[in-house]
Amino acid sequence: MTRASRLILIEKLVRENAITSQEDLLMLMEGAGMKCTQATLSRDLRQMGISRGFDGRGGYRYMLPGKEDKASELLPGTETEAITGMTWAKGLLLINTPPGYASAVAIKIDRARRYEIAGTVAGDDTILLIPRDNLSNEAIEECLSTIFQSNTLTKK
Amino acid sequence: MTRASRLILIEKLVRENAITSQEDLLMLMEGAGMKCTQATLSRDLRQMGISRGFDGRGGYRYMLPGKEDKASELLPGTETEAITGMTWAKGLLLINTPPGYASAVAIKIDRARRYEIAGTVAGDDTILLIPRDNLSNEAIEECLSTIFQSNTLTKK
DNA sequence: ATTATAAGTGCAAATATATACATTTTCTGA
DNA sequence: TCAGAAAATGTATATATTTGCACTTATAAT
Repeated sequence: MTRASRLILIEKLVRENAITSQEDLLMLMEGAGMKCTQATLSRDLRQMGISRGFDGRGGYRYMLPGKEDKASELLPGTETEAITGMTWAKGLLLINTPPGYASAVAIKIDRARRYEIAGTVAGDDTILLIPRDNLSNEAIEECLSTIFQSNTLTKK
Repeated sequence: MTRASRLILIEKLVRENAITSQEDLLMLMEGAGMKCTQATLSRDLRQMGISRGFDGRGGYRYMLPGKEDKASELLPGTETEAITGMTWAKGLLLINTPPGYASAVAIKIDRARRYEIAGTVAGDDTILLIPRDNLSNEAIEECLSTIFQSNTLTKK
């Protein structure tokens, strides 16, 4: 009913849900018995410093100030899920994981003893994978998906 | 010309200017002799995780990811002092530090989230820094000096 | 209580950003 | 080198967000 309570609801909804648009948030608010127009929402969000950012996996998401990146810390599960990103550079593959997971994932790769993979070096949240010479990036990625038997190995 | 150099320019412009819209940024890019369409820019920004937020007082502003991290004040002495040497090899940069300091320095580098730096792997007294493809060694070194020049007064 | 001032809101229109699709460019494997 | 696949890009358009304006509601001082 009052403006203050609306702001509080907005904060809660943004914190607890992956909201992708103001229309989206509007629906949730209505579901909670509190409604206003999208224009008002735009003004509310500005006042609270809530803005739309990227969730680290291609999508958009509204997030509270200071929580910009925490979205990507949501998924420490099996080793497969522990791969949060991969980047090719200089013929090497950098694999990102949540903090502390790098060595667990690297061990799994090492144990596969695949010819294509010359070796790995694990830090805390990053693994450097050194492929053997003259192999395509794709071959390595295919190799990894075999090891993890999963489709969640997305590049970029 | 190349995509990589465009991304680098974008990063630089966003870091050094108060950019309020993609059209805005587009102008600056053109002024720097590098042009593309707004659509491409939208995709570039998404890939780099650069999104529009609030500058704290009314206005909008594009900002680099994690630009509100204040918790990088963990290092004894300045990070600059903690770098005792650097060597280029195979397109990679090896950074030496006093024993035990590698990870602290690497964290600082990671947090800067510079596009030019694909990632780092830290051991105990050595950091392996992997640059993105098609960048000069000089670009990387300049990048590093920027990172360590901004916050050198860490000790509190 | 009454008037003056400020704050909040909806509506419609203006801005701004993202995306589908077609095309061009770059990359890969033979 | 060449054909096929994948990535990058522009164009046009769809989607999303912001804002000017008029109106309503709250606030404060007499």
